[in-house]
Parts: sequence; C-alpha cells; structure tokens
Amino acid sequence: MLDINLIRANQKLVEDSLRKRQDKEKIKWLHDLIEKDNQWRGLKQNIDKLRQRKNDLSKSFNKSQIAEAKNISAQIKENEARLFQLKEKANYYLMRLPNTLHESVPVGKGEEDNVVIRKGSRPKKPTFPIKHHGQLAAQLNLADFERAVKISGTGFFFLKGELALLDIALQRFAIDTLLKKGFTLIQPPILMRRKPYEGVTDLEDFEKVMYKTEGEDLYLIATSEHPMAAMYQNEILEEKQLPIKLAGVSACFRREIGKHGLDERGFFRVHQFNKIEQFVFCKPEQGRKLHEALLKNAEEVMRKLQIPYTVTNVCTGDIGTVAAKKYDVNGWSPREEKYIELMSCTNCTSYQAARLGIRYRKKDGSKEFVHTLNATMVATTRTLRCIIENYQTKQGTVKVPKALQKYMNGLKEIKKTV
RNA sequence: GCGCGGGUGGCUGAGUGGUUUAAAGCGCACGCCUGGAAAGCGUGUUCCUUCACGGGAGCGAGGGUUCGAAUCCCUUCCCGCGCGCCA
Repeated sequence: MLDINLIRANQKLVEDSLRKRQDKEKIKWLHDLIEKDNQWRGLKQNIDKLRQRKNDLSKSFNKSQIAEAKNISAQIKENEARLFQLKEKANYYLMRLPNTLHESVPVGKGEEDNVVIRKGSRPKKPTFPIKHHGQLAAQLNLADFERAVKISGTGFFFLKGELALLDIALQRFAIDTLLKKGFTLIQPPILMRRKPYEGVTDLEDFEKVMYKTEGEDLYLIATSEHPMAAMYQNEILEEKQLPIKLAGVSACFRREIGKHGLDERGFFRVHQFNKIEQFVFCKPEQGRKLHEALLKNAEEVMRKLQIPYTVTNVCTGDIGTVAAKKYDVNGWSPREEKYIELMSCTNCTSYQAARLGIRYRKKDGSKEFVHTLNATMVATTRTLRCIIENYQTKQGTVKVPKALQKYMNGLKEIKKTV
C-alpha cells in the first residue's frame, strides 16, 4: 500500500511511476483518490466542528439544550455516512495502486523485455541430447508422477531416494550459506489467516493462487515470505534491531501454476515445492545495499552449483504490484537452450510495511515505516530441474554438484536405483 | 466442541456513566546536574486534522442506550485456562 502522506506530498512522483508502468486506469484512480482525500479532509473538519459544539453542550449540561444536542447528533450521523464512503473509496484505491518504481527499472511489456545485467559462466554445448528432467527422474526411479497424479492430481509428484535427498541437500546448503551471513533460521506456520495474508500479497493474486481450507479461516502459504512479512504486523521495532535478516524454510503451495504443455511435465511448474527464502526488515536508507546483498547471496548459490545463469533487471511489464525494483536470477536449461527463471529478488520499499503497519522508532522519537526485501535463496524443484539437465551424463546418470556432496553422504553420482 | 476468564499507549497496568485532558510504573529520547558516568531532577513519548492557535477521534472490531460511554446492552473476532477429542 502506498503511504497517503507520500501521495499528498509528492503526487508527481507517484504519477510519473504509474505512467512508466503505462497504466492509464490507475492514473485515473490516483486522481480520483486525491479528490476523495481532499473531500474527506474538508468533511472531516466540518464534522469535527459539530462534535466540538456537542462536547461543549455536554460539558455544561443543561436540560434546555437537549434538543440542540440531539439535532447535532443527527447531523453528525448523517455526514459520517458520507465520510465513511469517502474513506472506503480512498482506501480501495490505496490498496490497489502499485508501488512507486525505482528509476533504474526498465520499461517493457513482459518477461522478454527484462534487461540482462550480469552473466555467470558461459553455457557449454552438450555433446549428447539432454533428456527431459521429469522423464529421466522417472526412468532412474527417482520420481513418481503417475502415482502422485492418482492421489493428488496433476502438478504433484513423489520425489524418491537420492533425489529426495538432493532436495534436502539443496535446502541445507542454502541454509548454511545464509547462517554464515548472520541470517536467523525461521520455520513459519504454513497456514495463515486471511487478514494478515491480505497485508502481504497482491489482492488479485490471492484469489488465484491460494489454497483455502474448508470451514476455517486458514490458507496454505505460497511462500515463507508471507508469514515472515506478517510476523511483525502492527508492531513498532527499535532502530537498533534493524536490519532483521531471516532465512525462511517451508513448503510452498500454489493453486495456479500456469499452462503446462507436454514439455512442462515434471517438477518445474508444480503445486507444491520447498523453498529457502531470504527476508529482510530494514531502515529505508539500508534498502538499496541490502537488496544487492540478497542478490549476491542468490548468485552465490548458482555459482557454487556451477550452473550458468543470468541476472535480469525486471521491467515494468513483469515487475508486479508490490515491487519497487526486482531482479530475476535465471538458470541455464541446456535442453531448451535458454535461461529459465529460478529466483527473484525484490525490494518492496515501504509498500508491504505500510499495509502491515510495521514501523520503527527513530532516534528523535518519530516513527517511520520499515522497508522489506525478499529473495529466493533456493526453490528446490526448479533448481533440481536445472541440476538434472546440467549434470546429466551421456550414460543417463546425474552427477552431484560438488557443493552438495557433503550433504549427500559423499555421493558423487546418482544412478538408477532398484 | 463445551465451560470460565480476558483484550486499555512501545511494554506492564489502574480505571464499572461526567476534573480520564487514559492514573502509575517501566522503557526510550532530549535537557539539567557531573571531571566523566550512574543516580537524581525536568521535558517529551496513540492517531487524524490545521500554516498555526486549536480541534477531533481512540481502550480488539461493529452496532445500540444516553445530553454524555474505556465503563451499560447486543453482535462478532481474537487470546488464555480447564475439560473433551486427536496425532
């Protein structure tokens, strides 16, 4: 949510950002919001004056004035309905206007316009045809899609044996890397109530993506970012505490997983996966640097796994509502000969904090919204796909990346299990 | 699921219809004091609105009674404890 005070103080900044997003409708919303806010302020002053008169009457309580007091009460009630409407409408807009963009965000229509800002090691041409990760995993008896479909439907899978272990190895590897950098490990609740959930996510996404429970106000989380962001809801943090750096570990659940053609079968687009997530609460002036630091952490995973990758600066058409700036980290798929999105790294500035009411107390005693940042450290299934493709051998086995071997009891190569 | 007890500022916690303009304590910030610090003393520390003086709202949320509600009534959400059920 945008801060109404920012809009009042700097309408141009907000409007320029919407123009950059090429969102004409939201510009209209902004104008209407400002109008409603002005009306609200005027009406509020009138009502406050009525209240003042009423309070005076009640202080010098006198029976002869009861009629006037009642009259004023009626007027207040009448005007309050309108006041409430104005506030509702203003809030409606506020909740739906997107974050203001950082100046470095490129303009573009969609994913294809994201700008590559960095490349890892150069991909090598494979000397044999790369098998599809899902098919190979099934052949090696490391995954079972058919039985998962039988009990849970499409988009689910069993991971088996060494591949299941590899999933956990990835998580341990990511966790250990973050712990060395001073992150606190968090296992959050994986069910959340609706109200805090609305504080952390885009409202349209919510309906599309979330799994709901029946008869209870609980939703399966789409990422541990959400419970971690909401955990300090309506709290005031001390300046000394910041930055708070959290490493979330959880299963993630998503109802909508995009269209999947034949080639998408496997575990790239799935309803459930495991993820280690970086999350930071910080002071506004710390945001930029920490955002870069989170990106470096994500890149470190790719480097140590020795998977070719790119970092893209995500453009206006692909950046989403809550982000002021976003990087994607994309891993190389030798089978498709292109980079596929594995991680994203987002600076939400004060957008989430304003919705959630998370502030910190400054030295002079004033309060300000914190900034929040989030970034993938590793999303296991997507990364497993990359590993299976990049570490595939001609003989149809999968080598274990060096960085993961110690978490695999020293195993160097995964072969067919019986 | 049933029964009982609760939700008050950054925190603890008074307050059961009108000097509550939310006591008191703690914490935090600033100032005084000091050789420096601690202690002590003083000031500030919910939100909205106004250029300002000021004004208004606020005691989980939403309604109601009343000239007047943190306080009384209704609805609802949440928390704690006990019992039940269960991995």
